[in-house]
Amino acid sequence: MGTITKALDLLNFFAKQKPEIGLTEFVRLVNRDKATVHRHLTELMENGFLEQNPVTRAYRLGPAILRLSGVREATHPLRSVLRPIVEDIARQVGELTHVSLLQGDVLSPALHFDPMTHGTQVAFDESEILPLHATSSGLAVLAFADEDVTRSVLKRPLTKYADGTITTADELRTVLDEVRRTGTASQDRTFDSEVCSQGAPLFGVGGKVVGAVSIALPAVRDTDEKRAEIREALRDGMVRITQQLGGDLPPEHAEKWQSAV
Amino acid sequence: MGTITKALDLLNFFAKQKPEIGLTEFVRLVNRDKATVHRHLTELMENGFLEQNPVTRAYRLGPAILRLSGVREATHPLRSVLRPIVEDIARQVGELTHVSLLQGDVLSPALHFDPMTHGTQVAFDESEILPLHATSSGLAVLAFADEDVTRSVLKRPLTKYADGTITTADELRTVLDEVRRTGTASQDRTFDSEVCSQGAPLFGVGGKVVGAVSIALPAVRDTDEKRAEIREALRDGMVRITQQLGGDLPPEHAEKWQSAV
DNA sequence: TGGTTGGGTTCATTATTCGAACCACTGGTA
DNA sequence: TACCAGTGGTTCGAATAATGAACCCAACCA
Repeated sequence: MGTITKALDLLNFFAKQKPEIGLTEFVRLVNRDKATVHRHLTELMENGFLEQNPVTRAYRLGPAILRLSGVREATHPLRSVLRPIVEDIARQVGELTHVSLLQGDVLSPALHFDPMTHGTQVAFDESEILPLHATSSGLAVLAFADEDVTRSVLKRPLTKYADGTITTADELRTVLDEVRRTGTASQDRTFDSEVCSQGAPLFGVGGKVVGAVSIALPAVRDTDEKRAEIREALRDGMVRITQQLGGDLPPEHAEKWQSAV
Repeated sequence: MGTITKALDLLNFFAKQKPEIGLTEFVRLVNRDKATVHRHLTELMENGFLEQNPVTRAYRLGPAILRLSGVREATHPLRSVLRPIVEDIARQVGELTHVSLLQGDVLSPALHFDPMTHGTQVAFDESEILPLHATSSGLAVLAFADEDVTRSVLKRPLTKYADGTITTADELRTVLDEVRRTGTASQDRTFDSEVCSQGAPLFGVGGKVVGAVSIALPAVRDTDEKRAEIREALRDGMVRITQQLGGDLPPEHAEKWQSAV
């Protein structure tokens, strides 16, 4: 793990629930020496990626990020391209739909939309990083990703988030085979104890997985008919999004989803 | 210059006009060894801060930035706080108004608004980094910043952007004294050969400069009356923004701006 | 065929990062 | 008052990780 990765990794600990993190807390979180963490934090700060709360001395994300996201969206408007499709899917099935992108061996949410058609909703935090082994999005990605992504996921212990979380390598391989067979991943309480979800992979140029589109709903609403309906919506949606991204379905798997269009 | 800074510095070269940059071009831009640059680029890529155009192999900003800017704006909504004030100032004087933040020894635009009340406008690129010595924003910041910021600006040559650009240390010091005296910086064709601007500093907690608010207009509209009007608007605006940011005017300078309120 | 320009890699050298121990401050409390 | 536990931050020799000259390969082109 290079110095750059170590430093950038620190930024991943920020989320909406955790907008400020102090030095000591960081040390606990990343399990590195205090001096090291402090140097990384100050260097990130000098570059505007962090700033320091002058009274608590805790660190928070800095203004440099604003400029960069401006450039990114202006020149490569991923979100505005995805938004109409995601909203369409969400309204069609009446449940929360989100797109996440593969970043190393982890998923980073890019966009979500909740049509708010029911009394209860899934709480989705667009700023929280998602593990590959415990979410339907993650499994959809993993099933069609390079073997080395799976290897790097298996290198670390498979954290148990809820009753249904897959925690052994064997179990994971079985599930991934199933996902490859059907083209979509279906998960029941693997990340949150009250949430079910289904996900489908998204492909970029050359048929490489770049992320996943996924629909999540409270477990109480998860009936067989609904599940089938969601699967159809996902198959349709993943093809549309992949096309919009300028990606290609990998030829050896294409028929799984194209049959649905 | 640490490794982290070297890597993050690469991100600063992206702008709306330059959304993709290849390895060789980067090497020319930063004047570092190709192997080094390549390692930095790949490490940034592994962390989602960059992605590679699969056909040209050029690099562009990656999706990690989206998530971070989401967290930042959700938990620390700088832009939404600034927007109404900036729009108000812009409409009041009828000219483009922008807020930029100090990042190391450079300014990063945070927000701009053009009321579009005239036939000609200043082209403002919210994704372009601004030098401290050649913009009214920069001079406003420099005049009230720590001495070491000025030192680090003087360490590098003062690039000439237009006829009016300050290019010598002596000249710079004279101008900064003037800015300190009046509380606002006024510049005539220092960054662009057709643009005049005025800027005022913004202060954070403890009276530290955090950035500047500035108004820019085509040189042809820059009359004495307009200039006075803009100066008043800036004095008023800088106090409002500083208050909104939870900042304090430095006591030894406060009367310059408070008299205007 | 040879020249150019692009991206990417190798490996010995050397400069940079690392981390144990340390300091300084604050607030609680015995 | 003295002591402790908890912050954030710093120092400096040892060890690791970053560096860059030289190299490879492919595409383009004359």
